[in-house]
Amino acid sequence: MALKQIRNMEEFAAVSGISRPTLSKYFNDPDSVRRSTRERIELALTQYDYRPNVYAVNQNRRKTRNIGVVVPNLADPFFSEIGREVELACIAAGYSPILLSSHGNPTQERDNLELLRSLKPAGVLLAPFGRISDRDDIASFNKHIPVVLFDANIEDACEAFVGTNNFQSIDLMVEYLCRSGEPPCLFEMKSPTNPNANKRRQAYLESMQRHGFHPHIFQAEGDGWNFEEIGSAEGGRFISQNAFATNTVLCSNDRLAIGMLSAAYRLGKKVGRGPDCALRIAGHDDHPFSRFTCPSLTTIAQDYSAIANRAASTLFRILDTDERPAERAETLFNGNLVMRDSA
Amino acid sequence: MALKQIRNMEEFAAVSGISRPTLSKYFNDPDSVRRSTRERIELALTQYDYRPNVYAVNQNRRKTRNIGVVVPNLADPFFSEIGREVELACIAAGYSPILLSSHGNPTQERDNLELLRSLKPAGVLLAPFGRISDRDDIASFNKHIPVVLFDANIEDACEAFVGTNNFQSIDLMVEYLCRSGEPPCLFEMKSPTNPNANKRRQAYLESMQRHGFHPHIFQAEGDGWNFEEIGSAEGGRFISQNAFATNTVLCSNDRLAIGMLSAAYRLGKKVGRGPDCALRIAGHDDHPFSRFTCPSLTTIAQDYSAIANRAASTLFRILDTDERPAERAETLFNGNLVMRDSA
DNA sequence: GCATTTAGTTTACGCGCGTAAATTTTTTAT
DNA sequence: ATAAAAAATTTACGCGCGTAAACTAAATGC
Repeated sequence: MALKQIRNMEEFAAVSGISRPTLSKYFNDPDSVRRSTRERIELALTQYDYRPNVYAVNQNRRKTRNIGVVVPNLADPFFSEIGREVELACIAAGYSPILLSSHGNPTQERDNLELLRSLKPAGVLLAPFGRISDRDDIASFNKHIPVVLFDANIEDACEAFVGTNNFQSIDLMVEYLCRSGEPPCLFEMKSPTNPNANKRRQAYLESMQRHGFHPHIFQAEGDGWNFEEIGSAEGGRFISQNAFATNTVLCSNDRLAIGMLSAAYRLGKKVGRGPDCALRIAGHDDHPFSRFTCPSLTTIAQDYSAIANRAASTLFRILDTDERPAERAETLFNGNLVMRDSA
Repeated sequence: MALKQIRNMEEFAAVSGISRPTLSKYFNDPDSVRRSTRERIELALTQYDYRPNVYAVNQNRRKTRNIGVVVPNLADPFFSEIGREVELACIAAGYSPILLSSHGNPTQERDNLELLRSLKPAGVLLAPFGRISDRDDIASFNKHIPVVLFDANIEDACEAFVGTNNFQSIDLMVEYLCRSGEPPCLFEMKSPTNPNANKRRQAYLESMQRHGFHPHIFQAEGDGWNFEEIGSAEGGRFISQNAFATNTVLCSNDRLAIGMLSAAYRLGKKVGRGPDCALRIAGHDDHPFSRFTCPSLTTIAQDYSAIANRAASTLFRILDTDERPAERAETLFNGNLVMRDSA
């Protein structure tokens, strides 16, 4: 090992006995050279420690092999998980993912796109905040680089969108709750940062109507991403005021539900399906912690893996054909009901 | 805006009326040029959309302005938080952080270091898994690039280490628990992935001895990072077997405690300080969710921010002086007791 | 006002690699 | 075996920028 320190492709060409242009071809696509030469190269690679200089490589390529992955907040396990899946899909397809979190801050989303612009990625997978004000930034970015949206949709923006069918998933939950007890109230943020919340509200309204029940919506004050805190404070307030119209509450997402469960516990209200229970609480998203709440949380599981992989493969197809698709594709996956103990 | 598309620094020099070498100086350090020229440049920047090509810039610099940040698992909120703090510190110091997660997989840690090697970062902030087998990989990486360790220590490796003083923090908790009730048992993983767990066990043993109590250690079977699951299954097993020697359990980390709390709830054992409580449970780390467990979790808060900033500033000092420090510095911050309802 | 310092300009080269064109070698087909 | 096709080599240029050297212009001190 390391007979001599290799400084560049020229030197590696010398020691490996392969010409530099051929090496260049090999590093861009190992299968583009004859098998015998490929074996010679790979033999030399085991003997000498050489890797092409990333910066020099990317300088001379119009399209890099990088893919930008931008999520609103990696501290949220949902995005942490889905970001991971997306990364794996990129690596499997031979791309280098660059995972960026906007840390719950829409301004950072712009910064991340700015950063990506200078990194010249082949494409970008973006889970946007979905605020209307960011629309133009994203559209402008999309002019230069293909973008596939996931999780949160922005109407008519970018090449495609992949997410969960909130109408199906909410209806599934509402149907279950109505069938198994009192019809649910909806507990959500007053000013949600995420467009899915609006979809879910709409889905709740439609679903309740379909089942012949009056909808009841309870909105929590508060801003930012500390959903558990808000769910605990505001949910606790509604509980102690006996404000909920029925004994069943569907929370717009699991993190609100987690907060609300802690409030119920604090207030001595037993949550669950049993006859001694004062309240049923359900969530949405199948947050990694929802299995460990007290009681464990009945919720809707989004198909993380399917969403991530479809978003990635959609982007890859665009990159392969090297042209923007004629029409914008929207792919929605169904959610699955995860029955646990809270409802 | 965008009177003409600027393709490189040459063209920007033409339209801005500033020579290219001066522009180069400016982009490397805006304060290195006279204020009047700086203003002329920044005026031009508002009129033309130009940013130096990242790849071309980094190709010609021995040391890039990048800093690699490697954490074992971004899905763990602890690392998500501390990773964020580190990123901010890097940006504030004018560096570009590259945040990489090893996704709970030590092999990925090696891959991440490999990747970083080709990205030629000025330095690396590494929260290692701490396995002995990785020692050599990290030491080899460290030969080329300065590395500051944080969270988990590897004896005598890399330039410096910054973390929490587990002996202080565990002693603080043990002292509190002994003073306020029965002395604690320790609940931990049988084969911990993290060296801090070993420190904490040692600290527990010493602290119990100092307080004149017999230590009792209960170890959970199981591998991997699904600590809540393990805490729930194994903790539940110990509870239902009435195995714990006292009514107080100190968990080696919050995630185990969260799992154990869910098991206690499932088993109908009330947790807390009250006379009607069967069990006291305490954790360590002040996990973001520990405020929302049922009951809320008494724990030790690590000083995320202090650790992150000290680790970063330690690295910056090394980079500034441009030489490896004569001796390896270890900085330990104290933990703070966070009293909640579970103990 | 002049000399001195400081900052900017011109000119020129190199970084490590992509890539094109012309040529030579090797493989494959007949 | 020979011709045709495929792959590798040689040669050469360019990418966008860092940076050094020699020079010129501007700011500063007295």
